[in-house]
Amino acid sequence: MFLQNPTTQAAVTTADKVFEQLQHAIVEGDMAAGSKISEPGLAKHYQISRSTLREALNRLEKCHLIERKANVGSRVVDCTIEGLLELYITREALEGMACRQAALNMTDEEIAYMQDMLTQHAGDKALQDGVAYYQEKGDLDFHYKVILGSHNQQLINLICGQLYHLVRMYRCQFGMNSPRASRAFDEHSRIIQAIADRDGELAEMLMRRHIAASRKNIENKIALQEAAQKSEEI
Amino acid sequence: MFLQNPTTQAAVTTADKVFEQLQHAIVEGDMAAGSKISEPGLAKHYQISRSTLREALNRLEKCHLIERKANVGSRVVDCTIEGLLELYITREALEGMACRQAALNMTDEEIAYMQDMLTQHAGDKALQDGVAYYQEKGDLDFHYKVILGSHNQQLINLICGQLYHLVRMYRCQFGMNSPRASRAFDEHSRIIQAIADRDGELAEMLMRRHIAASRKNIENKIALQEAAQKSEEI
DNA sequence: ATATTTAATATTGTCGACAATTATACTTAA
DNA sequence: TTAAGTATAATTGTCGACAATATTAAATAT
Repeated sequence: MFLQNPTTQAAVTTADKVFEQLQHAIVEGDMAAGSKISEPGLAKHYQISRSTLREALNRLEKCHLIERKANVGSRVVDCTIEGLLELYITREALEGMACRQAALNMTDEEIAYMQDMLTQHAGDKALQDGVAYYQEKGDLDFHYKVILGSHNQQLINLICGQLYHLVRMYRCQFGMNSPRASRAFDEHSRIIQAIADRDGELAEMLMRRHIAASRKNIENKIALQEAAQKSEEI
Repeated sequence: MFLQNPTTQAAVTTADKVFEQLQHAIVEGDMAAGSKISEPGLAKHYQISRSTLREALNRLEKCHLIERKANVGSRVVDCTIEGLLELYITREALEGMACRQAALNMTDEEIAYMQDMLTQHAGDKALQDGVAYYQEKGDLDFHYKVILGSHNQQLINLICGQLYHLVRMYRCQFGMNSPRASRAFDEHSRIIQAIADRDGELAEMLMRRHIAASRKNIENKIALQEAAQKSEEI
């Protein structure tokens, strides 16, 4: 399965291709979070010159997957709990507003399509009790559709082009692939209803609560993990 | 006067210096919005190689001041009314949340400092009726302090590192240097009060209204400009 | 004369090498 | 033995040249 970012173009240049490969490697943890990046090493590994590698690194920096310091080098961002909380607070602000704008700006066709999508997900959910599908793909599909529905290019670029790479990274690294299946489904359902009613205020509020709930759920999971880890040490 | 972005580091590399120069040139309209960028031309103009110019261009792209298409080249972003509205809606979401977080996270010292700053601005305002100072510097200082006060690195990077370059660009290009002096001052005052009271909800609401009012003010000005332009044509 | 194809030109993408800076290892002194 | 300083090695920043792609101009056909 391949969760395609809806804002990414087809890669034409080799720097683009290497960028995508590195992106996956970082998001999925094949390149350890916080680890240093060796330009000569990576260039050799991908059989490209340092120039094109640096071009790819620049794009990774744009979506905040690596950090660069002048005359020192690049590091993969590290996943801290504080960083995760900051990320979700930012999502709450941006996606909340995107949802409000979606309620104002989505076409009737787009809304109908989203409702169909949700119905289909409901079917999937009933059929396969291995709910994994809905969480991963369904959840992201839903959020992407809402964001695109805002028809606000600024919001779309910020959320899809930058924030969501980090979101996926955290999901992978912290093993948060299957959260709150049925709850999330109901929440999605209510959000779509608010959008269909063209109630921007309610849509924003519901989206913010949805993301806040997701954040709290993850906080709990991490707290449990840490507790387990601690008892193991003893 | 030189409105320094509080997140920018001292430029050490030549690419950094060229980046800053280009940044100013774009923001202040010395490089026309929407105009094409010639890599060979600019490199020659700044007496640097194309490699380091491209490094600088990458940073400009990071703060959304230019746009690149593969195998085609870069253009300075153009300032459209739609773009301006999108920008302010995004600001409303991000700075609103930043203000809420500032109410939760600012230290008492930081709050006291902001209150002092506002008092001083009040003095300036009374003294020099050329209110230009307060609008430009005072307004940005205030917003920067609130954003930094959120203590949320994600929000700080997004707003100061990316959004505000565009904000300043629009202000310059549309000649919006002196908006709503006294009104803005009162609004700032109330926002600081809410932060001092640690009332995150109110602080967010007030900041959102403050930015929305600013947006509407600009919309009006543009509408007037267009009307004047139209009557001139006839 | 207009539209389409083809050739020429200019621009961007990629490469390898050198210069400047930083990190490492070693030597020397306290 | 530890600390500071120095010399070496490695890494990043910058450069100019070549290859691939896109844009423009000319030529041909309709």
